[in-house]
Amino acid sequence: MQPDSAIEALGALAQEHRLALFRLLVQTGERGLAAGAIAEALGVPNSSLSFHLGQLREAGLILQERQHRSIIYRANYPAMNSLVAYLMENCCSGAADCGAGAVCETPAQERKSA
Amino acid sequence: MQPDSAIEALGALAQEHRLALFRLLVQTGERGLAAGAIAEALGVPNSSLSFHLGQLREAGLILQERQHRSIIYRANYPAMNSLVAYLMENCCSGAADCGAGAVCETPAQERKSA
DNA sequence: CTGACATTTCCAATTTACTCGAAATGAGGA
DNA sequence: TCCTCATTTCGAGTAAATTGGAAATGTCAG
Repeated sequence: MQPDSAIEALGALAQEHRLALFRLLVQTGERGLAAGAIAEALGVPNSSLSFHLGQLREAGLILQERQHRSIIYRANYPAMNSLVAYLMENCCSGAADCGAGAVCETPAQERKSA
Repeated sequence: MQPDSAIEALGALAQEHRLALFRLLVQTGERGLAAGAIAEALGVPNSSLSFHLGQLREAGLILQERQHRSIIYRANYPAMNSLVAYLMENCCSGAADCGAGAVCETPAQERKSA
């Protein structure tokens, strides 16, 4: 991942409505949500939401697809994973106590079996 | 993690110098780096660097400690991990094909054994 | 083709972020 | 104590983000 892409992605997430929007899509999964449904869920005017959708889309964090009259948005999971990997890249210069159960261990999400 | 803290942290990372700075500290590990050493490594004037260090510190992403005449900065790994966990929280509403080896799997760092 | 709906573009006002030289603060060493 | 080094604070100038109403665009049903 390029530094510029990472900055763009982080900047896209560093905003109240966009962070809520992205997390909503992350939690929604493959099904995705239409722009109108998102606007209603977040309580944001259409024109503002469209602006924020554009920011997230340009940053590569979300994907869009037309479906009938609506446009469906989904989280771009590989992009999210790349961003996280970039932040943690070469953590602690690969010290032995870094990756495995120590400082750089990602909690990820709680697994059902955990 | 609170939404406001996440926005603050993401905003702190969404800047060329601060992203480079944070990644430098992540890679440096427990040893940490003095402000002067960071300024030299990044090629940023002292006053600018101090501003960026303040932003990252206020966001909770880095920790500082005085050591003799220098101030040593370190990455705050738990804060980084919380932020990542917040982004991925309840990914795909816990669908079976989400966590394990699918979309929400964090690559984390490449392990030495991978 | 016409009407209705979903979404985006345009625009201007307001707010917030970034930069860096110069001066101030703070901690040791002699 | 006095001086020096490391870092931060101050201040003003420049640049960029966010907002939302109104108008434009694009898609489908009848």
